[in-house]
Amino acid sequence: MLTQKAKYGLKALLMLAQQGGNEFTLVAEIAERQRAPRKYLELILLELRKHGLLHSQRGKNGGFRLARPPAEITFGQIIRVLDGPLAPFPCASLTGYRKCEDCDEHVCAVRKQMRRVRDAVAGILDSTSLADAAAPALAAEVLEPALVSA
Amino acid sequence: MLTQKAKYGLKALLMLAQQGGNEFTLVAEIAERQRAPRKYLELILLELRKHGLLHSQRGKNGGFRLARPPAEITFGQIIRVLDGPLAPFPCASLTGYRKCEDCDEHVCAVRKQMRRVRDAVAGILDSTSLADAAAPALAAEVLEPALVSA
DNA sequence: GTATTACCGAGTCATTCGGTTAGGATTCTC
DNA sequence: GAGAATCCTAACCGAATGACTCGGTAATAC
Repeated sequence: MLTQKAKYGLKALLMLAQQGGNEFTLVAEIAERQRAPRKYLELILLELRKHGLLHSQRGKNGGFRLARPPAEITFGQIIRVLDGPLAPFPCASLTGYRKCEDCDEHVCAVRKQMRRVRDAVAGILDSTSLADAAAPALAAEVLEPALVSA
Repeated sequence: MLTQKAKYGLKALLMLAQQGGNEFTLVAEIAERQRAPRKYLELILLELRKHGLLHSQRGKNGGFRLARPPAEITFGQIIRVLDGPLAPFPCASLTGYRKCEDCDEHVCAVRKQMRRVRDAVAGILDSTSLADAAAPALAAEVLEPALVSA
């Protein structure tokens, strides 16, 4: 299970990706449109900025925008910043590896299965960009305009 | 991320599966061999029993054993009992569904991606039984005895 | 009937989650 | 350069959760 924090973060970045353009958007506006607590969202965006996923500008006309094109920001990156490793257990993680005290790495069958899970999850999240997630509505409209408008 | 509880539980059940036979095994013995805190493990096994994955017997020569053959107990079942739903968010869960307050189900792109993750995770964990996880060492030995003993 | 075990309820202690409060620093506009 | 708008930083807080422990009760075998 991921945290509320990750959810707010994902939704915020996705919104920035969807609206396109390179202007700065206010925290207040993002918070309102995503129904997230303003101050809390601020913290989250700051954290994402610190990790290079967002750019920000202070003062009047300030705000946040994506630091890179939406196609180059993945769900995996965002979630790792906000919630930590994807793997079910630390001993099955690549980015946040920590060995278990209570079993032998090379034998532990539980770990083996959890590694499979990690690979599957990372396979999806690291190959899904904001652009990918934002696209389907548009893509569908191009392919099947009737269906979408119906 | 799963909890320590789930890890202890998985390892305990896997041990019971691996040692085969239908005798009862003491909590104390499982705890020692898995390096789990005895009293805590007791709690965990009780919970698994309450959900029909284990049988127990009190008094002398008592203990725990699997309630069903290892091939009929999956990682998914165990984890759901001990840690709850597999999905990253409740709104993406089948077994523990709860709608989000803060977005529209049918549009939310984050939810769509999380549903993919859930499906992938459930696909693995619900189709991996204790027998599957216990088997590979044996299977490998049958297929490539030289490799394993080497 | 006594030793052995699983069972049960409650309690503890540290950490994390989900925020809020209070203010400081920067930038724009006039 | 004054003032407003905005991000930024740090500290704090209550409630929940995680990871256990303690002390006792009930069933079973011998």
